[in-house]
Amino acid sequence: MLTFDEPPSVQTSSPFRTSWATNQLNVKCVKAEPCRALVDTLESRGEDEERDGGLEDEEERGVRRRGSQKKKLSQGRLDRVRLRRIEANTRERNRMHSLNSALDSLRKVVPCYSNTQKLSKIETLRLAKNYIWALSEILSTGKRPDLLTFVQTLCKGLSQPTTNLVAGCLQLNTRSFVSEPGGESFPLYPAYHHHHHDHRGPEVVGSGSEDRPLRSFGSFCGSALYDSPSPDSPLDAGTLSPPMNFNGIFSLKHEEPGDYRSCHYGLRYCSISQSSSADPYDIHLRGQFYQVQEDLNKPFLN
DNA sequence: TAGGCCATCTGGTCCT
DNA sequence: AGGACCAGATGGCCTA
Repeated sequence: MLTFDEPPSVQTSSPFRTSWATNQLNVKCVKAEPCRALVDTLESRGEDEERDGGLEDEEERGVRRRGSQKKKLSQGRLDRVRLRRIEANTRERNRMHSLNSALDSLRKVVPCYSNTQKLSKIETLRLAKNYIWALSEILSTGKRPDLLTFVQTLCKGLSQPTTNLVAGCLQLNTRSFVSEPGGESFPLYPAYHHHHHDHRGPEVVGSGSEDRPLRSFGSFCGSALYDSPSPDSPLDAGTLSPPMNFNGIFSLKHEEPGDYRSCHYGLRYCSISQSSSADPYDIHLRGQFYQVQEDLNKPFLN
């Protein structure tokens, strides 16, 4: 009688392990004894109702009169309760799938997108928040930050793997700009690491960083963006809104020679032609996929 | 093996 | 009444 639901399509391309099949096994086990607690609850709640004549089965009425503390529901009511629970589960599942789809969409429009190294949900939200903050800062000041500052803003509060992924996306060698005078390098990585480990992603840039002493992110961020309120405190506290200035520069092009010479950021994005060979994680920036954004951005480009 | 992340089920609450 | 939303619980998979 119990049937498996259709596997959700959103999971089929996920680099995360697909747990649908295994979860369905659990679901099957649960469904074998569906909504027991709910049934019990309703049985208790329905006591008065049943007493008023709602009981359909005389045999069950007899059981109750014999002194059973466990109030029984009629089979029909029981079936309805179970059916409602199953339907609610399906709705909840679909709701979560749509939420995940929205998160997938968000992953594709944050500055770094990888088909193979998928950002976790929390990292996606953090990166999106930082990105909005960075763009707002550009709009507010009308100035373009250097790429380092931009990346540092994006990486605020992110885990090390995500930070390195973003740095890799933007063709930044973290060793080249996060280094001690003595030559020892540190990962581009905030103090967040001290209390949060994310072991999922491979490190794109830098190696062996786990064993190195970690500096507070702010200690090597002397930029204007980091002198300004961080993306974390004011926004999280809900006391400030990101600055908005629609007359500001919306898209900036990095003109200095270097690995990221052709890299655009803002609402135009890198098309890192040389990255594919060097990047084992199929990392790319997203601009080429979003003509609509390109069109929206045109007024700001000239 | 521990920790991170995930999907799913579940019951409570709020809203229509 | 029923649906949407939410948070807790549970268990599986993966990686260091």
